[in-house]
Amino acid sequence: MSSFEGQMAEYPTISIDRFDRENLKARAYFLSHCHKDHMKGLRAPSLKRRLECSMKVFLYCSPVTKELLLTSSKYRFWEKRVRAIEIDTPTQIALVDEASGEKEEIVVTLLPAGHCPGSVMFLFQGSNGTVLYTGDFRLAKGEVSRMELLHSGGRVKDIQSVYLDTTFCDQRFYQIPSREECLRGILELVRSWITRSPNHMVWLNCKAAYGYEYLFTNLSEELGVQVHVDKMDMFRNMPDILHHLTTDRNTQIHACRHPKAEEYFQWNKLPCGITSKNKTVLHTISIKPSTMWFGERTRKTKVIVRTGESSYRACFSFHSSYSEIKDFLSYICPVNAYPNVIPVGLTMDKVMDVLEGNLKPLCRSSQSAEPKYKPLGKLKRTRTKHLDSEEEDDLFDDPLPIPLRHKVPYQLTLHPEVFLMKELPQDQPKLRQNPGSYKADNMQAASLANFIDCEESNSDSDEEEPETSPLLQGGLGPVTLAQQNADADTPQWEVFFKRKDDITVTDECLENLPSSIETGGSQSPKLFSDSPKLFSDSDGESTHISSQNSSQSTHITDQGSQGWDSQCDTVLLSSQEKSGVESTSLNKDACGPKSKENISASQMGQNVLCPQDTYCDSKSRDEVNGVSHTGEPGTVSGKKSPPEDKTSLTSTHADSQSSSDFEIPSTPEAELPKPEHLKYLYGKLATGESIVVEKRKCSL
DNA sequence: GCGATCAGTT
DNA sequence: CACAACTGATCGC
Repeated sequence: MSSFEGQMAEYPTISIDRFDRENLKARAYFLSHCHKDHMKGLRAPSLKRRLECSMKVFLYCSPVTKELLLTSSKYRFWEKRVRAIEIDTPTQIALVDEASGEKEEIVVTLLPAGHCPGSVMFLFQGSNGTVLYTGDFRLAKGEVSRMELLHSGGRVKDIQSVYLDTTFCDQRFYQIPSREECLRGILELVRSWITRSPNHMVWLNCKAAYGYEYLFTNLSEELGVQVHVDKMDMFRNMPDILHHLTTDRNTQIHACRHPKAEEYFQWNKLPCGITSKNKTVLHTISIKPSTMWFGERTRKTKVIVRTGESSYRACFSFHSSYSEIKDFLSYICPVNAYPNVIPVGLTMDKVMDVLEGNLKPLCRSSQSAEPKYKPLGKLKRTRTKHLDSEEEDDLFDDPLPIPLRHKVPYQLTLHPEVFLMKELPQDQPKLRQNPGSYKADNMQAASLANFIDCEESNSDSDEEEPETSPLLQGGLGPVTLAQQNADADTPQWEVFFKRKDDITVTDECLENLPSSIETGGSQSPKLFSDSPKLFSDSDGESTHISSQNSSQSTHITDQGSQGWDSQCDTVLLSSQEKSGVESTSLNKDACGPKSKENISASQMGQNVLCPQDTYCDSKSRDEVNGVSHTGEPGTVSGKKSPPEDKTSLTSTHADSQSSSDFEIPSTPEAELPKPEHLKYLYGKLATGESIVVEKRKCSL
């Protein structure tokens, strides 16, 4: 749950994801996605009144978010005041104080966040430096490195502060199975059940929130069965989603809801009310998406857990795991990092401690503040590949920041930036190291991990975070910047084509901004540069919105099957740990209350599936990753690139940057489990019948 | 009556 | 386990 107050230190005149209290005075509003905890005050009378008086105040969000927002009648009054900004399209916005006429320019870029349809991160560039507000996000390892607009001149942009989704910023949540693994697990469970007969139904017990759509679309696509939902009008202009949903109850997969749904389920009734089909009773299982996490060194990747005779929990997460957050932050390498979320049970201080103790060593402020640290060279921020979970153990358990390998180089030259408001020129290309050197470490760490009994070792008790250096804390204090209007007027802006207050700008434009990091100019040749694009008009005619833009449309089939990972111990399903392999009869009563839930562990056979079927999510989410790296940084195309990476920066690192949670090189020719075998196993799982436990160790 | 807040539930 | 939302009770405008 977001606890972000709405304002960033660097740009206090804008408000993001909060619309109450101080935010009522904002000059512009930003909404990262359509979840209620990010919309506080958005429909309050006080803000509505403000809107009526301040005609220049607008709400900026992604096209999908705009669509979802305006579908709700409660927010319809925003209609004329919402401006959708295309993903990956730097856009200039004038922040005008209507009382004084004071004006400040800021450039915002929306980056896909992978949290729910339409979810974005906001990258702001202006006179107070570049800051990134992540909103809520789930990005696999390495995905951040493929976001072209976070880069300039081949290197990651110089980011002053990151306002970070810290939902799982805790050792306990070190690892969460990848989206693809989870999808695959759910898919096979659903498949095994609904193929038994037309009367076998699946109820996906999802919350009333955006974010499950990619699950629905993937199931529908793979199984050819639409998902029953209560409402789908919000997707009317998103055919990629719409086509996989239905309001016709006559389907085998249901994601409909009802306040008494759990009770219904006990009585073999789906939330939409149906209990039988053609006078034949239905056989229904429920699958409840839930976040499952694993410790740092845990090799297990269970994605489905049986919780009752007919009930399952399936791993599903909207948020990045701790290791994914680390990967993200270490790549961004900001001067400051602030938490947007204070997880329940933790305090702001505790989260800051975690950030400082574990993440800040990756950031420049702490590195530069760490006198003992001796950089090995004067390389600029370099990024090659992402460290493996296991491999990172030593890195993050060390009390002192001892950057290794690629994490070493950046600070010397960047050190001064800590004290500067404005970004420095970044005129050296980001250097990339040979990813080959990591392999050995990976293997070593991985095999080592096999000998360390540290399952769930990250539960709070066993890992006290390193003490935080006071120096580090200094770098973290809220940077309260004096109102700077000195640079507010930058005539350079005027040379660009402009409509109203907002225009789409190119990085080239940014480079002409005195306060921009590009001031020094990119040394990369510009292959092309779109003419500044007109701001897409907010009123009106809704065109089809591709779910590719929805910032969350992972599709299993997009991955092909190249990613079968050799990760061991993919435990598809298990209940309580023991329970042995016992036979469980699953003959369900035709009617009457059934103890569908919470049967004892011994009643449930522990069904373990351990093929080499951990799905490797390399190349996931191509709408995110599709950003072409051929477009020269420094140039903004503002266009979606084809899914395939073309040449250049990433091509040589394609493997190393694939987002496998384990960074184990995928083996394309690895043997896939045979469909019959899988079907047999899942069938057994679904019915609770006993199966022979087959634990296979996979060779790396 | 509406909205904000909190506690409890799913 | 958490998340995000919903429900119901309470309080204030």
